[in-house]
Amino acid sequence: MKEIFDIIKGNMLFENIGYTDFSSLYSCLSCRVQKFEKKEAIVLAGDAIDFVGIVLEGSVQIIKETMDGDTMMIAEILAGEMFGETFACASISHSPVTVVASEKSSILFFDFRKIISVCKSSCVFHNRLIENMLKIVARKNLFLNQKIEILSKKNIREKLLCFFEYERKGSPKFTVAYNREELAAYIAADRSAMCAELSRMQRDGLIKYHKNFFELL
Amino acid sequence: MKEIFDIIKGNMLFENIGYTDFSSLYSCLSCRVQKFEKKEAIVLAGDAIDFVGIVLEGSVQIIKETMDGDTMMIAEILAGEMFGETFACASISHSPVTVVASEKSSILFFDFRKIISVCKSSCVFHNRLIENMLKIVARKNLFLNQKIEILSKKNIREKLLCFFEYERKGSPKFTVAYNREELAAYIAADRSAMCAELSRMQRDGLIKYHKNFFELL
DNA sequence: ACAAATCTGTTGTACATACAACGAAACGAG
DNA sequence: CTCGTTTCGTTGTATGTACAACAGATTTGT
Repeated sequence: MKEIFDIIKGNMLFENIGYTDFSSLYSCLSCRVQKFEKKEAIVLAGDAIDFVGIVLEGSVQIIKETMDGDTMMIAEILAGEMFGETFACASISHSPVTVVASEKSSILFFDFRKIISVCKSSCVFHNRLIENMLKIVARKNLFLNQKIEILSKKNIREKLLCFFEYERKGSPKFTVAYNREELAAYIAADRSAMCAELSRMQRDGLIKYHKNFFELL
Repeated sequence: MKEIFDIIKGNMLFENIGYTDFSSLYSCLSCRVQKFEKKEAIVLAGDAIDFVGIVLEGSVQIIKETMDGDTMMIAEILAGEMFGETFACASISHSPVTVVASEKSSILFFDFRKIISVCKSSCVFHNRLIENMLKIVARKNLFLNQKIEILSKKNIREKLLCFFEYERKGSPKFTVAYNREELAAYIAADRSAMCAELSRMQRDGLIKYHKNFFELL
């Protein structure tokens, strides 16, 4: 159990919850750990979902299948991260997406009802869990709003400037966690077109950059 | 108080909460009602925010001010609707946006801490309130994800088809709540370009439409 | 019924981007 | 070091879109 806690303690869901508190929580939450092989399905589109999962080892992919048969990778969940919370919180009873292990993985499942309803033994930290869950979903909300603001810009230059404005937290110098391909995907632009635009912005004296290090001028 | 309940009972926050339940809740939540004149500021960017508001009469606008001075209307909140819940849930202590009454309005304020922490008198419906709040924020999350999927499409036709796919709930025939200008703003496209594309899609036999009524072929 | 205002569809032009193809630089493994 | 792989930047072309300007249709007010 200590090993489990060491992995998930970094997750915002357990913020301000120590190991001793976690121990007492653990029993209220009807957790179970399950292992999956590479490419094995964890959730199929249409499955009932009354749980949230946290990746303990390995990683999983959230996949959406369109009506015309092809698939689209929506997100990749790494060790320590959570998935399924949005659907569970929204009372979506059947999953609209498929979840697949991208490598050999082990997943910790929580019964969602047990998370949000204060337990009979009313452990103190159950309330904190609810509060943290609310915070996680709301933060994701803010993040999505940022992305929408970026995507709504008319051209690549404005998209980049808007992205930089969120990325620099105060400072005019900052590094970006994405490589060019990932950044282009994030702002929904063509990679080469974005590279060309970055060059022009540097030429125009708007920015300076080297690899993933950027400076606003 | 009955008048207040009649306005807010449609809000998802009070789903499955009847009038008698609401009455007992009302005292736990330290509500207060405040009136605002047209154009009067309700929240200024930078203000502390430890509350959520529900519009009882009138309407308010959420406004974002960019660093270069100009403003951007993010959302319009009508009677019965809620605002501020995302920031409150995300523990954002100071508002990044300004809220202004777009007409003479009255607003019901709740202390956010009182909503999420189960009260001493442990009224039964307090838990439902928390659950509803989680549901609201998570649903907004799903909605934003839909919008992101639309905005990520490469051209107007794909944006529209993606939008229609979400709009038709099963049926190939449906009406759209937006007019052309609003729809174009939603998918971040030029109105006239979108009109032209709609024409082409009809000509190509993809859709049929008349005003706000659409049919997928 | 009329005028004014709003909403909708059309067209041509200028501009921005996607796409493909390529070369250079950076990185890693043997 | 060398080869293969990945990442990054550049260019030309084809395509899509914004913009502006306008005309027809619809709605609103009087």
